[in-house]
This record gives sequence, C-alpha cells and structure tokens, in this order.
Amino acid sequence: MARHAKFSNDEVIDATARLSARAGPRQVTIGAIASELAAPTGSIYHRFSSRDVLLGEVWLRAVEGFQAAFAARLSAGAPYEAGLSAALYVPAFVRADPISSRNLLLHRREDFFQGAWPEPMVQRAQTLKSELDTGLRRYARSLLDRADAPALRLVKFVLVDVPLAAVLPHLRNDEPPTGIVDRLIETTYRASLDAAKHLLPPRRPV
Amino acid sequence: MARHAKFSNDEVIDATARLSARAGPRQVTIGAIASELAAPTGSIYHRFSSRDVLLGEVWLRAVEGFQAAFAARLSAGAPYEAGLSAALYVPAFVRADPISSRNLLLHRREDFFQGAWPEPMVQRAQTLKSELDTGLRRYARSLLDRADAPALRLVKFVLVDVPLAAVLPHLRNDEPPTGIVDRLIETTYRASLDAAKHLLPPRRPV
DNA sequence: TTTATTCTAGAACGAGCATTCTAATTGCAT
DNA sequence: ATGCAATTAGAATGCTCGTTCTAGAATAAA
Repeated sequence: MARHAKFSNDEVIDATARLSARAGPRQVTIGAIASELAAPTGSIYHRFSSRDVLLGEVWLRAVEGFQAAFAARLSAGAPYEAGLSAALYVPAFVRADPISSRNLLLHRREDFFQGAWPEPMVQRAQTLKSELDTGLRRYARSLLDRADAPALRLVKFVLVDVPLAAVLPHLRNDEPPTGIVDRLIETTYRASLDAAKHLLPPRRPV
Repeated sequence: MARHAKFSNDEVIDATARLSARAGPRQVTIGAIASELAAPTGSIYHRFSSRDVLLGEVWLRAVEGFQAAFAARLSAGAPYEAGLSAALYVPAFVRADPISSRNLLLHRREDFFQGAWPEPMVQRAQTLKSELDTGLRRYARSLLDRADAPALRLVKFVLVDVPLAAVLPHLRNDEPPTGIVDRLIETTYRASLDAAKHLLPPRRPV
C-alpha cells in the first residue's frame, strides 16, 4: 500500500552518531546529515520531528548501551570484584564502541539538545539516571556499609570519574586506550577502597 | 583629546567570562554580553574584533592564570612533593576562582572558538601548551628517570587527569570541592607513583 | 570655540540553519 | 489499470546571530 523507504530510522541515527563523534554534536546540522546520507532534508523530518529529538536519540542510545552492561557488572558477584569489573568496563566500552563513547564522554548532555524533549525521552533519561543512582547506592552500602554523601562521592570517584579520566586523553586522540589505562584504573580502585576508612569522615548519625 | 570610555576592556571580558561560566560559551552571544553590560553591541566590537577573539581571551586568561601557579608548584622543591602540591592545586584553584575553573574545565577549547584566531593568540596558546609539556616531561624525568609515552601518560594521569576527575562533579553542581576531594587526589597520587614500576612497561631502548 | 579623536548607540545587513510546505514518485491493494 | 498511502525531493520561509555601518556625543588640545 505504500512506497518503500529508502532510508531507515537506524541509518539516519547512525549517520548522526558518526558525524557527532567525528566533529561534535554542535557541527551536526540537518544539512550535514542529509549530505552524509545523500538524502533530502525532508526525509529526515519525515522520521524525526526535530534535531533535538534526533540528537537526543543518539545520546540516549549511547547511554543505554553503556549503562546496561555497566550496571550488570556492578551487581554481579562479590561487591569488591564487581566494582572493579564495572570500572574496567569503561575502557572496554571505549575500545568496543568508539563512536558511542566519543559521543558520551567527550561532550556534555546539553550539547545534544537544548530544552525541548518530548515526554517519553525525558522519561528514558530519568530512568537511566535513577538506575545508576540506585546501583551506586547499593554498591556503597554493601561494600562500605554506608551510603551517605561522602561514601557516594568515593564510590563515584573509583567507579566512574577515574575510569573516565584515564580514558579521556585517548578519546580525544581518537585512538584505543592502551593497556596502562586498565592498570591505572585498577591501582586507583584498590588504593582508594583500601584507604576508605581514612578517606571518609566519621559517619554522621542517621 | 577624546571621549572617556564607559566600558573597559576588562569589564567586557569579565562579563563574558561570567556568562560563559554560568551557561557555557555556546550561550554567549554578543547580544547577551551587551545586555549583561547594558552596552550597545557597537561598543563591544569597538574593542574586540570578533566573538572568537573575545571568547578566546577569556579562555587564554583562565589557562594562563591556572597554569602559571601549577607550573611554579611543579618545579619547586623535591619532585615527589612538588608533584603532589601541583595536583592539589587543582581543587585549590577551583575554590579560589570558580568562574575561570568552570570555563576551563567544564568545556572544551573548541567551544570557545571555531577557527579564526589572530596570530598573537595562536602564539599564546602555543606557548602555554609547550610550557606544560616541558614541565611534565621534566617532572617525569626527574621522578621516574624516563619520559617516554607511558611515563608521560602516568604523569599526566596523576597530575592532571585525576585531579580534574575529582573536581568535576563539584564544578557541575557549582559548589566548592569538599575536603574528601583532596584526600582522593593524594591517595591516588601516592598509590600510582608507588606502583609506577609495575604500571609502566619495561623501558624501550632509546 | 573649534576641531580632531575616541566612544557610544543601535539600526541594518547577511549568513547559516532548523523547520515547513508543496510537488513529485513509488509500490501495493483493489 | 487506478487510487492511495508512504516516502522522497528540495525549494521556500523565518529566525537567530555575528558583523558592519552611519550618526551622534563627549573630551581635550589648540
């Protein structure tokens, strides 16, 4: 009953992700996507109601892809080892999916959209955020027996912030992280958690 | 022989820096600066030849301010302690100058300009980069007795990447880093350097 | 007081880009 | 064959800036 699609949703999203990884979301104009695909702009708007929605989709997919695996590792097995495995998943992800990781880690969320997201996308972002929060909180409680602000800060540091920092220079150079990256992450992980007692202030009364 | 200036160069730069720290360089339009200052756009162009030059000035000032103190600490006294002091200067800088540090650490250089810099500014940026490079290289050599790629990677990790990572969440929330940040940086510093022998691959023949 | 000079003022212009609109095309169902 | 819904096609529109331009005001020297 209808004409066949020459460009699929996924092709559009992939082209957008590719462009964004290469030059940053700011450079991703509808015109640029169109010429990357050799498609007319109309076809893009036929599928995506706005640039914000399209770039948002790229961002959400990247986060969802990363976070699913990260969360799975974080909650599998004994906490200490689970945490290390989650932390080391960051460089693994960068090696496995350079495009998503560049989009995710090299730019800020705000660069992907400015304001207008439809409700379902807001929902997805909300879900992602709270999933990560509860994952980190559960981990903090089971490993440190507390989940107050300083404990969460420490946990976020070893699981997220440091792995990111280790990987960032490689992302900028657009080359896979070398082996030393994993060793830096592991060393920091062990040292920070072994010193947790000294690092954290005494527990506040609940 | 001439009319008095109602707006000084520095006022314009400060207003730009303030806006940029608040909402990111992307949001800094000439119109926004003008209304922040209650000045006409013409007065801004009377002093700065383009938006790129103005934002570039903001960025260069921030880097210069940070790097001068950082480099001074890095080369003062015994290397191990000098390095720690340099690393800890990152959170100190964030506490002392939230505006510059937000501009510097929360955004990418490319967000401050896209292409067209006049030669003198290119020169300043060049100088900054090579100053940092030689500082790190000198430090690596005196502490690790080598300055090959892996050694530089390690050094950059403990002196720059980790302090940045520790401080970033606080910058995003626009609140001063808490005390735990300094302890995390110090712990990571000591642990990574103590394990340097294990972290670094054997020296390549020169 | 005149004049040269440096600024303020803000309107006008033009480029780039997201978005919309109107017109073909295409392939299936009848 | 014919009609219809989905899709391609790309020209047209309008908005948001950066930048330029022209006019007017303030100041100090002559």
